[in-house]
Formats: sequence, structure tokens, C-alpha cells
Amino acid sequence: MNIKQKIIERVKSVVDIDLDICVSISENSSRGDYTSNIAMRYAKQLNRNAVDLANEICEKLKNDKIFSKVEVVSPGFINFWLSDEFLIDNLDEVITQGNSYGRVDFGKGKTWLIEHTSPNPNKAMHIGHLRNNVFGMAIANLAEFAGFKVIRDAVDNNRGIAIAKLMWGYLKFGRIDGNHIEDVTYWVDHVDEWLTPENANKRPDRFMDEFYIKGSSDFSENKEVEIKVRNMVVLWEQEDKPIWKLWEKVLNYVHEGQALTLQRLGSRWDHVWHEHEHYKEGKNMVELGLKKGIFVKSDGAVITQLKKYGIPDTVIEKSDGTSLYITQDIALTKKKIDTFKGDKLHWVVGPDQTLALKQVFAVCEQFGIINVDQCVHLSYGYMSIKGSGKMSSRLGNVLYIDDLLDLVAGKVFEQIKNTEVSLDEKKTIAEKIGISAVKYSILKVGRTTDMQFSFDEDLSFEGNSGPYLMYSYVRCKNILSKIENNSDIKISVDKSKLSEYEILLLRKLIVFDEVIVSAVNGYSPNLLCSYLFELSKLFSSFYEKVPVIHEKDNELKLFRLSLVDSVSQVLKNGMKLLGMEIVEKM
RNA sequence: GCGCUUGUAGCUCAAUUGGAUAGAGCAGUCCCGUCCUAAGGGAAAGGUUGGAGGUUCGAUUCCUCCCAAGCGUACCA
Repeated sequence: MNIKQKIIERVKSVVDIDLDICVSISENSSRGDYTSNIAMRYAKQLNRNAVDLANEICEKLKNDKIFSKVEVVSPGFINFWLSDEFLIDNLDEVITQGNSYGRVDFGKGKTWLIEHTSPNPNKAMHIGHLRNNVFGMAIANLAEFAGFKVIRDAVDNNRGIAIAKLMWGYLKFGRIDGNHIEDVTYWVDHVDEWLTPENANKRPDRFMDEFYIKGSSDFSENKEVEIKVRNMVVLWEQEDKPIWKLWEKVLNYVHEGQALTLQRLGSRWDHVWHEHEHYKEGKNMVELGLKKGIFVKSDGAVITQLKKYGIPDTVIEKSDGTSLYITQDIALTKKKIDTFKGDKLHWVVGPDQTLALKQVFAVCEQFGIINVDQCVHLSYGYMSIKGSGKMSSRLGNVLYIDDLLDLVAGKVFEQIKNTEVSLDEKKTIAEKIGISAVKYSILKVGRTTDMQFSFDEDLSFEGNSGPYLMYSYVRCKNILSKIENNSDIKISVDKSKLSEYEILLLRKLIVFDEVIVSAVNGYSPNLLCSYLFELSKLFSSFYEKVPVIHEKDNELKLFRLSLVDSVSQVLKNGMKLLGMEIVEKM
């Protein structure tokens, strides 16, 4: 049981009201560790004066041994200070629980599906995908740590016009000799006459990127080409052998390249849905929906009926009989439920799809697949580069994820090049610090905030930054490495010897699990970022003012060592949840 | 036009979902080097929370109306 629940239980024994939301961590340490506004909230309802009610609660609780102090402040706040013994005992918890410290069973028995990072397989991943990935992974990690069974999934939208453009681009413009060939059957018999990433000396996804751009401009500039490309989709649906062969070829290249980026980011999926495996089921859903009266025909197309949801209707099947994105999404949602029986389904998708997703959720509810309140669109703000306009692959001002990471890792490398480790180790450290810095700068911002990414400011490596947290961790480890290992020390200390710096750290460490719950509840990894930053700041002050290995009093020295050990453990647990890498030296 | 989202210090962002004196980092000013890594510590300064009303013990947060920006608005993804 965590501290908040303990306090709630105690307060409940005085006033029997459901007060889950009335106890929270104090914002300011001068106002105790926890604070409650229950008296003000219920004074009117109970026909009481708020301060009197608060005083009554305070009187009954102030002798409880988990508190060192309980006070009432006008207009009726109750502040709780945890006792020093209680805070010190918590270090034992941190050390014995280790990597599990902070785990809660908040989500026990429930399954969450979290769909994140579904890049279309027609181009290399750019920073538009980065926020999706970093946020999606963090929220999945957090949910898992909070006790949920988590399925990370993604959709591979591997069919349709965009893929056809890519196929066209490669077929027509990919010949080694530069001649333009449009005949797929010729390609099948002369595959060796086409460029490969190897002989073009490019990463496979970047290699294909250029063909996608060429293919789509050819498509939009030339009516005849457009007809041919659209026909490729039709042929593909008829499972035309040469077309499928080309399709597999181009997709493999893109997937291979995207995998490099995803691996570098430490991303993972438990399941990937491939559109070609379920798009036909979408068509079945259209028929079923018509039969059930969920859809109606309109001008030859099939449309929704979502008036009672208060959202506009949309086309489910075009008048030419082909299906749309939403059609597949409905079928896929059914498939997700059938396969994993999730209690809640999450879509980490950009804000431009808000309406489309609402429509999917509503239609799924009409089918009885899932209730709309089980569906969560985890939208996020746009990420742009400060000083440059909106990104567009056509304008050529996209920033690829790998280029950004290279840039940042290079910058870190410059900074550590004089440290005394091997070159390989330096490269590894630079990579870890760089990627972690990028992840932290994305996650510390609220999810829905549009952010302007600036190389100079966001990646300054100072102040509220990933490297600052990592540096704090390294400092902890450095202290710990200077003494011989005595892991089974009993943590005991005369509390009168403790300084303010130590008390503040103890008080911070004890609320870690509370932060996990808040971060999961609000889908807000930024709360964890703030917490870790505050913990690091407190540690830095402590480090500056309080000696550890130079401390003469042995009892105090041992206590401080376990405190440092605990700080490093919590930093590590927190950073791992954010997808940051741990380094022991920097 | 309608719908959704956003507007907080010079800049980039927080604010425990209605709480206490609106907090950080960067930039600018000033201080700290015999000492566990200075990617550090400390001090001061910086605000009419886009504007105007309203609701109540209490509003950056909720309601109404303006102003500004972004996104969406059925046969694109």
C-alpha cells in the first residue's frame, strides 16, 4: 500500500467520504509531503466551517506515528509531514526492490493495447514519427510498470495508392542505365538491371525515398501515368504475380531501412498488423453494416450515420467500390479485440486524425465491437524545427530521424572526446547520451503542446535536460564505486544528524510510485520528467554541500551511501521508463 | 461558415485536472575552483496567464462573448 492510500485510509476513519482525489503530493515542501483539501470540499455539504472540520481531522491524526506533523492552514488545507523514521525506512524498500521500486498494481488484471508508430512503408522516417515513437514507447513502459498487461502494436499500411507510386517510381526511374522502363514483366526477368541500395551506396529506406518522390511527382504531373499507377492498385488486388513481386521488393527495402531507425530508438512492437492481411475484411464490414442499417448508400457510395454521436458522416466505401482508411480501421479494431481482448485500446496518432478516429470509434460501437469509452486517441502536438516552416517531403525540408540523431550524437562526442575511454566506448556513450537527450526533450513537454525543436536550446545539455539526469546518475555511481561493496548494511541513523538536503531527498524518493500513477492516469510522461529533474536538482545540491566518502562519522557515511544508492536506483528506473539509456561514465 | 485544439517571463516549456506566494530551463546580471566529475552549486531580476465579463471561500484551469494561430470539415492518407 502506498503512502497516499495510507493517508486516505486514516482520514476516512475520521470523515467517511470518498476522497481519492482530495489527497495529493504537496507542490511545495514547506507545505508538507502530502496535502488535502477535503475540508474545503465538503464543508458546505456537511454544513460545517472548513477550518473547524480540518482541525477535527488534524486532531485525530496528529499522533499517528507515520506523521511527524499535521497542520491546518487557512482556508482549510491539511498538510501532512511524514515522520523521519518512515522516510528512512523507505530506503530499505528502494534497495531491496531495486529495479522494481516504484512498480504499482494499479492496472493489475487489465490489458491495454497501445498502437504507436505506424509509418507508411513508402519513405524513411522523419521527425514527425519521432514524437509518436518516443511518446508511445514511454506510455507503454509506464503502463506496464503500473501493472497493466500491455500490447504494443502498429499498422503497416502496405497497400494502396501511396505504395503504388513507390512501385512506379522504382520501376520507371530505378534502372542502372537511366532508361525509363514501365513494363513490370520486363522488370521481373531483368531484376539485375535495376539499382539496389548496395550499388547506390545508400540506406535502403533513403534509397526508396527518392523513388517515392519521383514516382509521386510523375503521378501528379502526368494524367496517363496516374491511370497506370491506379491500375497497379487494381492489379495488386487481383494478385497479379509480377506486381506482387515488385511490391514485395520495394516494401522489403523500406522496412529494412525503417527497422534500422527503430532499433536505434529502442522501439519495439508485440504485434504488427499488415494491411494486406485484413483489408478484405473491411469490405465484409461494409456489407454487414449495410445489412444492419449502420451504413446507407448515398450517390453510389456507402456512408455512415453518426448523427446521434454529434459528428459528421463520412464515406466508408467509394462509389467505385474501393475502400478507405476508415474501412480497414473498423475491421482491424474488431481483429484487435478478437485477438487480444483488450480492456482499453489506444491510438497514438497525430491530431489531424481526431475526427477520423472519432468516426471509427463510433462505428465500432454501432457494430458492438467496443464502446467508445474504451477507445483512447492519444493525440500529440506538432513538432517543428524552430525557424523553419512546416515540413513537407515535396519541398525537401524534412528532417530525418537518423540525421537528427547523428547530429546530436556528434555534438556529444565533441564534448566527451577528451575523456579517458576507448574510441569505441566514446562512440557508444555519445550515441546513448544523444538519443536520450532527444527523447527527454520531447517527453518533458506536455503531450498536446505543439513544440518547436531547437538544436541550440533543447539540446543544450544543461539545466532541465536528459544529460543532466544522466550526469546526476553518473555522479551517484562514481561515489558508490569509490567504496568497497557492503550491500547488507542495516540502514540506521540518528535522525538529528540529518541535514535539510538529506531530508528533502528522502521525501522525494518516497513519492516515486505516486508519480508513476499520475503519469499513467494522465498519459503524461512529462510528470515523470519533472520528477526526475527535481530529484536530480536535490541531489546536485546535496552533492555540493554534503560529503559522502569523506564523512568521518561512519554511521552517517553508511547512511549517505545508501541514500546515494537509492537516488541512483530511482533515477535509473525512471530513465528506463522514458526510454533513456543508462551510462556509467560521461 | 461549423467543429476540435492552442494562446502563460525576451525564448522554449511546467503548473498534481478548481487550490495556497503561477514554477523551471535557456539567454542576460552577479557570486562559488586545495574538497566524491563545474554537463555543477548559489543569488538577484524577469508575469495584468491573448482581451472583457461571469460562476465561488479560491480561476491559468469551468461558462459566455471577442481577438489571434493551427488542424479538421464525406468518396486522400
